Amino acid sequence: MKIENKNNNIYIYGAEDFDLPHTLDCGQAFRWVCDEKNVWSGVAFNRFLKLEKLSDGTIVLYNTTTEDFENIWKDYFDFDRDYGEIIKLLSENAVLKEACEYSHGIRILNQEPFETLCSFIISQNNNIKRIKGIISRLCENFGDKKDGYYTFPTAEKLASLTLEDLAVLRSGFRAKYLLDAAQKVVNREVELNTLKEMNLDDARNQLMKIKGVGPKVADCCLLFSHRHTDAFPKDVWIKRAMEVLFGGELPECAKEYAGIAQQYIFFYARDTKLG
DNA sequence: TCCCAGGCTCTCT
DNA sequence: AGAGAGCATGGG
Repeated sequence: MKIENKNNNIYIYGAEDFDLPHTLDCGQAFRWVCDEKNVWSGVAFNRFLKLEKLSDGTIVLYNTTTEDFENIWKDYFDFDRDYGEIIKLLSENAVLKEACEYSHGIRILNQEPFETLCSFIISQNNNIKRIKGIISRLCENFGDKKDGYYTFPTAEKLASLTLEDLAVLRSGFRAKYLLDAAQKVVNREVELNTLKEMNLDDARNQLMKIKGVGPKVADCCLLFSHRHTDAFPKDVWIKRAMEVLFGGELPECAKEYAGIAQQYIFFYARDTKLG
C-alpha cells in the first residue's frame, strides 16, 4: 500500500481490501453518508472527512494532512492490518470463504471509544435508520459546531445534562443509559482507555458496569473501538446465521479473528436475508 | 393493528 | 441460572 499527499489530498494506492460502502455502511459506524457521486462524508475524532474510491481503485481522502492521516485516519481505517492474511485464514472454511467473498473489502474501524459506547447503547432493540437519527440529533444538540459539521458530544457534556434535556433525542428508554454511561466515564468508574490492554472478560465486565450495557453492546465496543478482534457480538442476525451456517459453533480457523469473521457473517446474513 | 428493530433490566421461579 | 414481560419510538 502506497501513500501520497498531493495538495493536501491523501492518495492511497493498492488498497484492494477496502470497500467504502461495505466498510462505512455495514452497521459498525453510523455517521457516514454517501452522495449521488459515491463520495462519502463523515465525522470522526472531531474531524470532518470526505473520501472516495476512484475507478482505478485509488482511495482519496480529501482536504486532510499527512499528520492527520498518520495520527488518525491510518488507525481509524485499520490500515496496519493485513486483511488478505486474515481472509486466507478464514477461507479454510468453505462457508466462511463465501461470506468473505460476499463481504469483500469490509475493514473493522477503530472508532472513538465514547462515541462507540453511546452508539451501541442506542442500537439496542432498535433499527439502523432510527439509530442514525438519534445519533444525528445527539451531535446536533450537544456536540460542537465546527465549519458546518457537528462533533460527537463529550462524556463531560452529556454527564452535565438531565433526562429532560435528552428528550429531544427521542431515544426512548435508552436516554437514562446514555446518562449513566457519561457519568461513569467522567467519574472514572469505567476507564475506557485501558480496555485495549485488558483481556476480553475483564474488559467486558468493565463496560457492563454501565446500565444498559450487556454482553452484545460491550462486545461491539471492544471490537469497534478497542481492537479486540476476539470479541464476538451476538445479535439476533448472528444467532440465526450461526445456526443455519455452522450449526451454532464458529469454525476453529476463525477463533483468533472471531470479531472480523463476525462482521463478514453479519453482513452476509443481513444482506441476503438469511434466516 | 400488530410486529419488529445489531438487547437489557427486572422479576419470578 | 434460566425464562419471560416490559421497555420508547417509528417504520413496514
